[in-house]
Amino acid sequence: MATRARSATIKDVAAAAGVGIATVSRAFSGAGSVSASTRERVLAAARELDYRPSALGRGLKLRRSGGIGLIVPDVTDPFCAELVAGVLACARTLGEHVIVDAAHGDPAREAEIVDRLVEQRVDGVIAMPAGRDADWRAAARVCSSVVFADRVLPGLPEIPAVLADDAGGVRSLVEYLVGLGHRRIGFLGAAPPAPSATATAAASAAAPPGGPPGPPPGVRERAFRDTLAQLRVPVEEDLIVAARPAGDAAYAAAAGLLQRRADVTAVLAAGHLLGEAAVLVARGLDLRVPADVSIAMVDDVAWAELCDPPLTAVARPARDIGYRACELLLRDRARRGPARPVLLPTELVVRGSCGPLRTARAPGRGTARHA
Amino acid sequence: MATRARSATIKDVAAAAGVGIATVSRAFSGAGSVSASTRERVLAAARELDYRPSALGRGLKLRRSGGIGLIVPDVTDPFCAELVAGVLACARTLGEHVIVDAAHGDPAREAEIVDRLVEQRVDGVIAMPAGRDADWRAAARVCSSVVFADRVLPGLPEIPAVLADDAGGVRSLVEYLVGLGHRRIGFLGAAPPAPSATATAAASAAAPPGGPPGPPPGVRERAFRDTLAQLRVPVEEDLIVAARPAGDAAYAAAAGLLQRRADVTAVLAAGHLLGEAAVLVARGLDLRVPADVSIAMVDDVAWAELCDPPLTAVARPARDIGYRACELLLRDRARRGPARPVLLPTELVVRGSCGPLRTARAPGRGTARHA
DNA sequence: ATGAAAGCGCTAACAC
DNA sequence: GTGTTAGCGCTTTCAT
Repeated sequence: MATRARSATIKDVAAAAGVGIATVSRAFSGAGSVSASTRERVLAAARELDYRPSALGRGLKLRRSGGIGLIVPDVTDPFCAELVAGVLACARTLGEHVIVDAAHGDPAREAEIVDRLVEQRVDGVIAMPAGRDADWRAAARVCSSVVFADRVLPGLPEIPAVLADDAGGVRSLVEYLVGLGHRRIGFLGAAPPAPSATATAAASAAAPPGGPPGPPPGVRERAFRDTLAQLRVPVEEDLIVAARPAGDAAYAAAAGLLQRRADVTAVLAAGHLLGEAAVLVARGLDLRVPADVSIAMVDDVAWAELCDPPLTAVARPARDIGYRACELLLRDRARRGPARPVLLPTELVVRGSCGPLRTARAPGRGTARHA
Repeated sequence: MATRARSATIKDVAAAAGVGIATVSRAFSGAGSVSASTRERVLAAARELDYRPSALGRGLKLRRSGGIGLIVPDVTDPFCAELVAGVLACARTLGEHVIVDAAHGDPAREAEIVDRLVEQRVDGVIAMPAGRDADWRAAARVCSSVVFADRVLPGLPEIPAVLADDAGGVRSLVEYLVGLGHRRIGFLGAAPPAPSATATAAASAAAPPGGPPGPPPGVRERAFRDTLAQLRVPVEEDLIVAARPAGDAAYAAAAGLLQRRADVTAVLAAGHLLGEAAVLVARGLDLRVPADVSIAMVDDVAWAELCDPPLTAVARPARDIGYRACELLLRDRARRGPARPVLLPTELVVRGSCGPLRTARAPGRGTARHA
């Protein structure tokens, strides 16, 4: 029926329905007033022509696209994916679409994405920022609005943010472990991704590839130290290691820790990638969990439950973070203020990977790599 | 410096540089010809004004937005997430942005998303379709182009698609299991999501909520039966169960199978959600893997390696599927033809969850739910 | 090499 | 209640 020419425009519909284009516009947008009969004619004509209002035309007029941008380090990471889902859920209720992209921890790439987003005239952008305060400062100037999710940039306190209460999460985990009797607890933390390049946005093509996700370094470790101190447990520098939260590096760090200090009785991994490494290393070293070592981590991802034994973890509300960030971006844009970051509570999910302190690790175990 | 008025337009730049707007356009797009000195002046003025060309204006003129739509059942599902990553990677190289949304297996929601995408005038859409041939037939008419990824709709063979060779994957798994000596292999398949509502796109607000992901039912099961038959192993209907690949339903199905037939020696789960259920049930029943039952699944997700023992699985190239689908959509739009679906190879990843056939399950094991 | 002008499809005044 | 009109910011002939 319909000739395959080009999609119908508001003008076509107007002609077909024998009305002016403004009437068509009104009939569709609901604004203004149209008589019921006219509206019906218009809608019928539109249906007949397979008419879809062009968001391009509308956007041009309104100077906004009706979409938001979402930048995460990696859509494949379970935490990020959950956060994305939260944003999608909220955006949907607000009638906005979401342009998603992954920066893979590369500040240059991130800046590039922001650029594209600005060109698209998104109504705002939500980001788990990778780095370079300067870039984001510039972005915030030119973007309608920006909100950070799960992480902040130290140099940009004025940008609204939605965060998990990481410190609280780590604290509860440490308290739990110490309550179990552990005193020598290893901390597997995330190393800061890049050597803090605070250079201004130079057009240099040098793209320092940062690692994957990489949670905000610092706050977790600080919480670990503080809680220990508060509990009168000595803090041993030797037990605190930082690694890039990537497969190999994390594995190496975990292995180093567990072999160097055969006397650790528990390991707290500050992220699921680190936790994975800890589990794998323990298995490789033939350490029984939790008999020989207790293991716990931050981020309650799916596999934590499938592990044997299931892993105790701090659940961070990734989906809620995304949802709230989107809300903050779109709904609460009214009350603009340098409000401090929204902190969402975490929850300690106790499973079977942490046990009460035993006297000593079985002799011979964990001192050498096992076949 | 820059007054916070409204973002600069091409006109502003033209004025600032003392040239016509066409020149500015040319300077930015690279098309046409501009003298080096003029281009420099233009670029300088643009930088000064923080000018970003509006994709809205360009899109309106060009009748395309420079973005594509991507519809998946659930961004949180590891397979989907990987597929999304593939699409993003390809889109990036082609300079397109990606509007992502999740349909959660609900055909109505999916149709709604397509509608929005059409309004946005996306250059094409990639989808893991949930259902309703009619909706997609309509979508294909009005969309610039559509490519299916990972699944197809039986009624729409003319829509290009990129699929994993599921049949091949299952076949290799069955051959492997049979080679190990197994004869009574349970098959945990995915039940078709909805009662096949082939109703035309009615505006009825009734939204039948389909389940999560849900792989294409049928081909995996058929491959299972065929391979068994080919290998001269009797096919027992009793060992083939279908479940919605959601937590509870899958768990129930797996439990039912394992308890009803205490003599199964291996279970093949046709998806990672089903595999998860199998692992959990086996653990609940106190069955040792692989001593009492061997377990294997389709989809090599992250936790397969963390399981104890690590799970043998068929890896399906989710990322490649996404990448190829995007390529097909954007690059190969020239050679349009009812070419048959692109099939990407799978790979059998052998780990420790499948063992040679033992004589019998230890007495008492697996006959009742264990604490 | 560059400028003027005509829209792309839409919304929002403003007339009637 | 409905039509007319003036742009929104851009690309693209077509002149020059």
